Amino acid sequence: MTAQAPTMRPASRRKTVRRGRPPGESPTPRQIIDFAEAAFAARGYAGTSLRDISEGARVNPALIRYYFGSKEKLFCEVVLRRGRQVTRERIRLLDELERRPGGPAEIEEIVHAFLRPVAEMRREGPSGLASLRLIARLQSEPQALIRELRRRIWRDSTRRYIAAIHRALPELDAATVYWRMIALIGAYIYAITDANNLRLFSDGRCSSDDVDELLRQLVPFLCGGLQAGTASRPS
Amino acid sequence: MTAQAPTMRPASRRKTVRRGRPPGESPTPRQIIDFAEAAFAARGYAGTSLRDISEGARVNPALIRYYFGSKEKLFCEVVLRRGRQVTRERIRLLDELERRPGGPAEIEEIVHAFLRPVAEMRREGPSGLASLRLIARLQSEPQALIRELRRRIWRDSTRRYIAAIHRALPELDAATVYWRMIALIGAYIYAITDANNLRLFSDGRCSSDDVDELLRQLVPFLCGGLQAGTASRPS
DNA sequence: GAATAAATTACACGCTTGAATAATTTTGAA
DNA sequence: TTCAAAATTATTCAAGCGTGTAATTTATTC
Repeated sequence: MTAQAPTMRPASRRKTVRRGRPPGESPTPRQIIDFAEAAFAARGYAGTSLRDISEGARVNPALIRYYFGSKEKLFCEVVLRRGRQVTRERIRLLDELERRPGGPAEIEEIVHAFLRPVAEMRREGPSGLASLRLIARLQSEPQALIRELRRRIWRDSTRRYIAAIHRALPELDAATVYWRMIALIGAYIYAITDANNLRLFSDGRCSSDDVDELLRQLVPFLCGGLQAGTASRPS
Repeated sequence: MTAQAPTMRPASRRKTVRRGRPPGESPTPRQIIDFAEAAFAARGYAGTSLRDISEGARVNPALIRYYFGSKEKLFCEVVLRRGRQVTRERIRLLDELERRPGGPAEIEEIVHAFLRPVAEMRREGPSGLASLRLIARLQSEPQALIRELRRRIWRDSTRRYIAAIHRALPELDAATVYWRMIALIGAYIYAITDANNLRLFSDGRCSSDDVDELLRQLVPFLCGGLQAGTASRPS
């Protein structure tokens, strides 16, 4: 965690920092993306300056331009990396579910597969939470730019889940499934990135930091919602 | 909508705008708040400059300071005004429901009362949508400042709804009600401020602009979620 | 070992930002 | 009628912004 001593030169008497390519492997653009993600998640696109990021990543501001070209491009990179990761996992889990022998997947299983990648991220502590907050912010970020990004990240995987849900609940008409998917997404994002509303409402008795409890609570709620008005009511 | 002619002086031949107090009633801080709300909703706190607002409200930037003191204070004013409006309406509707003779309120009625104030705002077109987006953004805005604001705005009224829901669904334990309230809030905010995810997923066949359809879809989903695991399954 | 490419820093540029101040005009009360 | 308070604009300020450029150092390749 402590990214100390990037140059590792003990007795340099120079007052100013050494220029040029440092020995050893480069601190890499990775550092920049990592810190940028946390910063964008915490303060948003407009609220984060390149100098914030460059200081946090212990790197010269011009390096960001060198690697990413501009603030916008860096933002896209950050968002894409994390979004693709979630999407990839979701698709993998759904594939697994659908290839499995023994009849079509239960609705609980589908919802669980949809939530699992984000739940795992949430488990990673503050940095995971930051990533999720970043995702949650995407709804509203820099208008035009992000719209296309969102589409590219979420469209296909979400459609596959919509189809799977519809297969599990064939009584629902298509429009209803779309609407319920929107509601489902809103509910899980809000709950998983909750700052302290749960604590506030419950007078400190509940906390959204408990990921297992979160899944235990969220899955039945969402399945109940998805199944509303249908005959199916398992267990 | 067209906030033209704030001073109403037809034949002023001066090139530069006249200083000092203009005749007639003042364009009022109201103009400023109105435009500020739309701007903050569209681009967020950090993404909106005081000059954006002052230009949009056709007012000198210094007037904002004169009336509100600072950007932060203006933001609070904007948020408080709209938040209080929703809260007040919600409480009024719940009071009405609870004073009504004929047994305790049904869960559908409670959920409907909770959603109605925001649904009515959504009906007001783009400006209503802007107000809702502002509310949706509050989850993440300028960290420290907004946290306290959120508490002041939502805490009491939400607790009353939590209590009402618990009364309607006494089989649920308290913790479950808290969790489900969080999920409910997330679902409705996301759905009602949806940019074009619904359209995207449904290939243009559904749109979240239809407020009646939104309620028709949202209420059963949310009630289904709230009732999950209980025996009650009305109609 | 010389030359080239890669990685990094320092620094400067023009612009925008939130805030502050001073000047000006109008209103309304004495 | 006079005058203080209120409402408004013009202008200025220092700080911070994203970006661009040149200099510098290291690593790699021939």
